[in-house]
Amino acid sequence: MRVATWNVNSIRARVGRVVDWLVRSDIDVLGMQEIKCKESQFPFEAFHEAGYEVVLHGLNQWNGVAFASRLPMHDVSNTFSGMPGFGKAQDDGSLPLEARALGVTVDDVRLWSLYVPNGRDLDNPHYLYKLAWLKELAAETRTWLAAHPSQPLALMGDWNIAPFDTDVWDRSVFEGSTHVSEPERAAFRAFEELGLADVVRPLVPTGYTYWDYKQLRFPRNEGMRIDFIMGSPAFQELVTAARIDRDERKGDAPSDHVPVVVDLDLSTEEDDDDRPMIFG
DNA sequence: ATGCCCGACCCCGTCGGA
Repeated sequence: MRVATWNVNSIRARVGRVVDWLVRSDIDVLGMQEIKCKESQFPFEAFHEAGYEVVLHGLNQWNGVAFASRLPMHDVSNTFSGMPGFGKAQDDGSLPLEARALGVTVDDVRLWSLYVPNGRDLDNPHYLYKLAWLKELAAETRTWLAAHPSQPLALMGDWNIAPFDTDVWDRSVFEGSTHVSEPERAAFRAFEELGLADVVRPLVPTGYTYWDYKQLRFPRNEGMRIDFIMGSPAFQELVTAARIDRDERKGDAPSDHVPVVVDLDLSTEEDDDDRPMIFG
Protein backbone atom coordinates (compact mmCIF):
# COMPACT_ATOMS: atom_id res chain seq x y z
CA MET A 1 0.00 0.00 0.00
CA ARG A 2 1.39 3.38 -1.02
CA VAL A 3 0.47 6.22 1.36
CA ALA A 4 1.21 9.94 0.98
CA THR A 5 0.67 13.29 2.63
CA TRP A 6 0.52 16.66 0.86
CA ASN A 7 -0.36 20.19 1.88
CA VAL A 8 -2.07 21.14 -1.39
CA ASN A 9 -2.72 24.83 -0.55
CA SER A 10 -6.25 24.91 -2.02
CA ILE A 11 -7.64 21.82 -3.76
CA ARG A 12 -9.81 23.91 -6.07
CA ALA A 13 -6.78 25.76 -7.42
CA ARG A 14 -4.84 22.50 -7.94
CA VAL A 15 -7.22 19.59 -8.48
CA GLY A 16 -5.75 18.74 -11.91
CA ARG A 17 -2.21 18.57 -10.60
CA VAL A 18 -3.16 16.55 -7.55
CA VAL A 19 -5.22 13.92 -9.40
CA ASP A 20 -2.63 13.62 -12.18
CA TRP A 21 0.04 13.05 -9.54
CA LEU A 22 -2.06 10.44 -7.69
CA VAL A 23 -2.51 8.38 -10.83
CA ARG A 24 1.03 8.84 -12.15
CA SER A 25 2.54 8.00 -8.76
CA ASP A 26 0.30 4.98 -8.16
CA ILE A 27 -0.84 6.31 -4.77
CA ASP A 28 -3.41 4.30 -2.80
CA VAL A 29 -4.14 6.77 0.01
CA LEU A 30 -3.40 10.51 0.13
CA GLY A 31 -3.91 12.71 3.18
CA MET A 32 -4.30 16.35 2.15
CA GLN A 33 -4.01 19.54 4.18
CA GLU A 34 -5.11 23.11 3.45
CA ILE A 35 -7.85 22.12 1.03
CA LYS A 36 -9.31 25.58 1.78
CA CYS A 37 -12.94 24.68 1.10
CA LYS A 38 -16.03 23.09 2.56
CA GLU A 39 -17.67 19.90 1.35
CA SER A 40 -20.10 21.66 -1.03
CA GLN A 41 -17.12 23.21 -2.86
CA PHE A 42 -14.87 20.14 -3.08
CA PRO A 43 -14.07 18.91 -6.64
CA PHE A 44 -15.15 15.30 -6.03
CA GLU A 45 -15.69 14.42 -9.68
CA ALA A 46 -12.05 14.52 -10.75
CA PHE A 47 -11.13 12.16 -7.92
CA HIS A 48 -14.03 9.78 -8.62
CA GLU A 49 -13.16 9.61 -12.31
CA ALA A 50 -9.63 8.55 -11.34
CA GLY A 51 -10.96 5.85 -9.01
CA TYR A 52 -10.56 7.61 -5.65
CA GLU A 53 -13.10 8.09 -2.91
CA VAL A 54 -12.79 11.25 -0.82
CA VAL A 55 -13.62 12.05 2.78
CA LEU A 56 -12.98 15.53 4.06
CA HIS A 57 -13.37 17.95 6.91
CA GLY A 58 -13.66 21.55 5.76
CA LEU A 59 -15.57 24.36 7.46
CA ASN A 60 -14.66 27.45 5.41
CA GLN A 61 -11.86 28.92 3.28
CA TRP A 62 -9.20 28.26 5.91
CA ASN A 63 -7.41 25.02 6.79
CA GLY A 64 -9.36 21.90 5.80
CA VAL A 65 -8.13 18.30 5.67
CA ALA A 66 -9.07 15.36 3.45
CA PHE A 67 -8.27 11.83 2.35
CA ALA A 68 -8.45 10.45 -1.17
CA SER A 69 -8.23 6.66 -1.34
CA ARG A 70 -8.77 3.88 -3.86
CA LEU A 71 -9.08 1.40 -0.96
CA PRO A 72 -12.08 1.44 1.40
CA MET A 73 -11.89 3.95 4.26
CA HIS A 74 -13.75 3.50 7.53
CA ASP A 75 -13.94 4.86 11.09
CA VAL A 76 -13.74 8.48 9.91
CA SER A 77 -13.04 11.01 12.71
CA ASN A 78 -12.95 14.76 12.11
CA THR A 79 -11.40 15.72 15.44
CA PHE A 80 -9.40 14.11 18.20
CA SER A 81 -10.51 13.99 21.81
CA GLY A 82 -9.46 17.14 23.67
CA MET A 83 -8.51 19.11 20.53
CA PRO A 84 -8.30 22.81 21.48
CA GLY A 85 -10.19 25.47 19.56
CA PHE A 86 -9.16 29.00 18.60
CA GLY A 87 -10.82 32.38 18.13
CA LYS A 88 -13.75 34.14 19.71
CA ALA A 89 -15.67 32.33 22.45
CA GLN A 90 -19.01 30.98 21.30
CA ASP A 91 -22.30 31.26 23.20
CA ASP A 92 -21.43 28.26 25.37
CA GLY A 93 -18.00 29.72 26.19
CA SER A 94 -16.02 27.22 24.11
CA LEU A 95 -13.67 28.23 21.29
CA PRO A 96 -14.46 27.19 17.71
CA LEU A 97 -12.77 23.99 16.57
CA GLU A 98 -10.85 24.35 13.30
CA ALA A 99 -10.66 21.80 10.47
CA ARG A 100 -7.15 20.48 11.15
CA ALA A 101 -7.49 16.75 11.83
CA LEU A 102 -9.09 13.86 9.96
CA GLY A 103 -8.62 10.18 10.82
CA VAL A 104 -9.46 7.13 8.70
CA THR A 105 -8.68 3.43 8.83
CA VAL A 106 -7.53 1.71 5.63
CA ASP A 107 -6.74 -2.02 5.67
CA ASP A 108 -6.39 -1.89 9.48
CA VAL A 109 -3.86 0.96 9.27
CA ARG A 110 -4.98 4.04 11.24
CA LEU A 111 -4.05 7.24 9.40
CA TRP A 112 -4.45 10.90 10.38
CA SER A 113 -4.19 13.89 8.07
CA LEU A 114 -3.04 16.76 10.31
CA TYR A 115 -2.59 20.47 9.75
CA VAL A 116 -0.80 21.71 12.85
CA PRO A 117 -1.47 25.39 13.65
CA ASN A 118 1.17 27.73 12.23
CA GLY A 119 1.87 29.71 15.41
CA ARG A 120 2.44 32.97 13.47
CA ASP A 121 4.83 34.63 15.99
CA LEU A 122 6.33 33.65 19.33
CA ASP A 123 4.27 36.33 21.12
CA ASN A 124 1.03 35.60 19.25
CA PRO A 125 -1.85 33.74 20.94
CA HIS A 126 -1.72 31.40 17.95
CA TYR A 127 1.66 30.15 19.18
CA LEU A 128 0.22 28.99 22.51
CA TYR A 129 -2.66 27.44 20.57
CA LYS A 130 -0.12 25.51 18.50
CA LEU A 131 1.65 24.17 21.57
CA ALA A 132 -1.62 23.26 23.30
CA TRP A 133 -2.90 21.57 20.14
CA LEU A 134 0.23 19.41 19.93
CA LYS A 135 0.11 18.60 23.64
CA GLU A 136 -3.48 17.37 23.38
CA LEU A 137 -2.70 15.40 20.24
CA ALA A 138 0.16 13.67 22.07
CA ALA A 139 -2.08 12.89 25.04
CA GLU A 140 -4.70 11.40 22.76
CA THR A 141 -2.03 9.43 20.88
CA ARG A 142 -0.73 7.97 24.15
CA THR A 143 -4.24 6.80 25.04
CA TRP A 144 -4.81 5.34 21.59
CA LEU A 145 -1.51 3.45 21.55
CA ALA A 146 -2.28 1.88 24.92
CA ALA A 147 -5.64 0.68 23.61
CA HIS A 148 -4.35 -0.51 20.19
CA PRO A 149 -0.75 -1.67 20.80
CA SER A 150 -0.45 -3.79 17.65
CA GLN A 151 -2.44 -1.67 15.16
CA PRO A 152 -0.28 0.43 12.82
CA LEU A 153 -0.78 4.19 13.26
CA ALA A 154 0.62 7.14 11.31
CA LEU A 155 0.21 10.83 12.13
CA MET A 156 0.99 12.58 8.87
CA GLY A 157 0.77 16.07 7.58
CA ASP A 158 2.06 19.60 7.85
CA TRP A 159 3.57 19.77 11.33
CA ASN A 160 4.76 23.38 10.94
CA ILE A 161 7.90 22.48 12.90
CA ALA A 162 11.48 22.12 11.67
CA PRO A 163 12.83 19.59 14.20
CA PHE A 164 16.52 20.17 13.36
CA ASP A 165 18.52 23.23 12.38
CA THR A 166 19.35 21.45 9.10
CA ASP A 167 15.62 21.41 8.31
CA VAL A 168 15.83 25.10 7.34
CA TRP A 169 18.20 26.58 4.79
CA ASP A 170 19.62 29.18 7.17
CA ARG A 171 19.03 28.88 10.88
CA SER A 172 19.98 32.52 11.49
CA VAL A 173 17.06 33.72 9.35
CA PHE A 174 14.68 32.02 11.80
CA GLU A 175 16.09 33.52 14.98
CA GLY A 176 13.10 34.58 17.06
CA SER A 177 10.64 32.91 14.68
CA THR A 178 8.23 30.04 15.00
CA HIS A 179 8.91 26.54 13.59
CA VAL A 180 12.39 26.29 15.13
CA SER A 181 11.75 27.32 18.75
CA GLU A 182 12.68 24.91 21.51
CA PRO A 183 9.10 24.56 22.86
CA GLU A 184 7.89 23.56 19.39
CA ARG A 185 10.72 21.08 18.99
CA ALA A 186 10.02 19.65 22.45
CA ALA A 187 6.36 19.27 21.46
CA PHE A 188 7.49 17.34 18.38
CA ARG A 189 9.91 15.15 20.36
CA ALA A 190 7.05 14.21 22.72
CA PHE A 191 5.68 12.05 19.91
CA GLU A 192 9.03 10.26 19.62
CA GLU A 193 8.93 9.67 23.36
CA LEU A 194 5.62 7.86 22.79
CA GLY A 195 7.41 5.52 20.36
CA LEU A 196 6.49 7.26 17.12
CA ALA A 197 9.22 7.94 14.56
CA ASP A 198 9.64 9.91 11.36
CA VAL A 199 9.59 6.98 8.95
CA VAL A 200 10.85 9.03 6.00
CA ARG A 201 14.02 10.58 7.40
CA PRO A 202 16.05 7.32 7.68
CA LEU A 203 15.33 6.62 3.99
CA VAL A 204 15.50 10.25 2.77
CA PRO A 205 18.02 11.91 5.10
CA THR A 206 18.11 15.30 3.38
CA GLY A 207 15.71 17.54 1.49
CA TYR A 208 12.96 20.04 2.13
CA THR A 209 9.19 19.69 1.79
CA TYR A 210 8.26 23.39 1.56
CA TRP A 211 9.60 26.45 -0.24
CA ASP A 212 7.99 29.89 0.14
CA TYR A 213 6.56 31.37 -3.06
CA LYS A 214 8.46 34.59 -2.33
CA GLN A 215 12.04 35.62 -3.01
CA LEU A 216 13.01 32.80 -5.36
CA ARG A 217 13.06 30.39 -2.48
CA PHE A 218 12.65 27.32 -4.69
CA PRO A 219 15.19 28.18 -7.40
CA ARG A 220 17.66 28.98 -4.62
CA ASN A 221 16.62 25.80 -2.74
CA GLU A 222 15.86 27.83 0.37
CA GLY A 223 13.26 25.55 1.91
CA MET A 224 12.06 23.90 5.08
CA ARG A 225 11.39 20.32 6.08
CA ILE A 226 8.10 20.50 7.99
CA ASP A 227 5.89 17.73 6.52
CA PHE A 228 6.28 14.39 8.26
CA ILE A 229 4.87 10.89 8.50
CA MET A 230 5.20 9.85 12.14
CA GLY A 231 4.63 6.11 12.47
CA SER A 232 3.97 3.95 15.52
CA PRO A 233 6.26 0.94 16.10
CA ALA A 234 3.77 -1.33 14.30
CA PHE A 235 3.69 1.12 11.37
CA GLN A 236 7.48 1.47 11.25
CA GLU A 237 7.81 -2.28 10.64
CA LEU A 238 5.70 -2.03 7.48
CA VAL A 239 7.71 0.68 5.71
CA THR A 240 9.76 -0.51 2.73
CA ALA A 241 10.45 2.74 0.87
CA ALA A 242 9.95 6.50 1.09
CA ARG A 243 10.31 9.58 -1.06
CA ILE A 244 9.83 13.34 -1.07
CA ASP A 245 8.52 14.33 -4.49
CA ARG A 246 10.48 17.53 -5.00
CA ASP A 247 9.50 17.72 -8.67
CA GLU A 248 5.96 18.68 -7.64
CA ARG A 249 7.23 22.14 -6.67
CA LYS A 250 8.08 22.75 -10.36
CA GLY A 251 5.89 23.73 -13.29
CA ASP A 252 2.63 25.66 -13.46
CA ALA A 253 0.73 26.59 -10.31
CA PRO A 254 2.44 24.33 -7.79
CA SER A 255 1.59 24.11 -4.11
CA ASP A 256 4.32 25.56 -1.90
CA HIS A 257 4.59 22.08 -0.30
CA VAL A 258 5.47 18.78 -2.01
CA PRO A 259 4.16 15.24 -1.38
CA VAL A 260 5.83 12.86 1.06
CA VAL A 261 5.30 9.17 0.25
CA VAL A 262 5.84 5.81 1.97
CA ASP A 263 5.38 2.24 0.76
CA LEU A 264 3.99 -0.29 3.22
CA ASP A 265 4.28 -4.07 3.01
CA LEU A 266 1.06 -5.41 4.53
CA SER A 267 1.54 -8.97 3.28
CA THR A 268 2.70 -10.48 6.58
CA GLU A 269 1.03 -8.14 9.03
CA GLU A 270 -1.96 -10.35 9.87
CA ASP A 271 0.31 -13.29 10.73
CA ASP A 272 1.82 -11.62 13.77
CA ASP A 273 -0.93 -12.37 16.26
CA ASP A 274 -2.48 -15.53 14.93
CA ARG A 275 0.24 -17.73 13.49
CA PRO A 276 1.04 -20.81 15.60
CA MET A 277 4.58 -20.90 16.94
CA ILE A 278 5.59 -24.00 14.98
CA PHE A 279 9.28 -23.50 15.71
CA GLY A 280 8.75 -21.86 19.08
C1' DA B 1 15.23 26.40 -16.44
C1' DT B 2 12.69 25.61 -10.89
C1' DG B 3 12.61 32.82 -11.72
C1' DC B 4 11.31 37.55 -7.84
C1' DC B 5 3.92 35.25 -3.84
C1' DC B 6 -0.43 33.02 -3.85
C1' DG B 7 -5.35 31.78 -2.65
C1' DA B 8 -9.93 33.07 -0.81
C1' DC B 9 -12.94 36.37 0.10
C1' DC B 10 -15.57 40.29 -1.68
C1' DC B 11 -15.32 43.72 -3.90
C1' DC B 12 -9.99 45.80 -6.18
C1' DG B 13 -7.87 45.48 -0.16
C1' DT B 14 -7.03 42.32 3.55
C1' DC B 15 -5.90 38.15 5.88
C1' DG B 16 -3.22 33.98 6.38
C1' DG B 17 0.61 31.36 5.26
C1' DA B 18 6.02 29.97 7.62
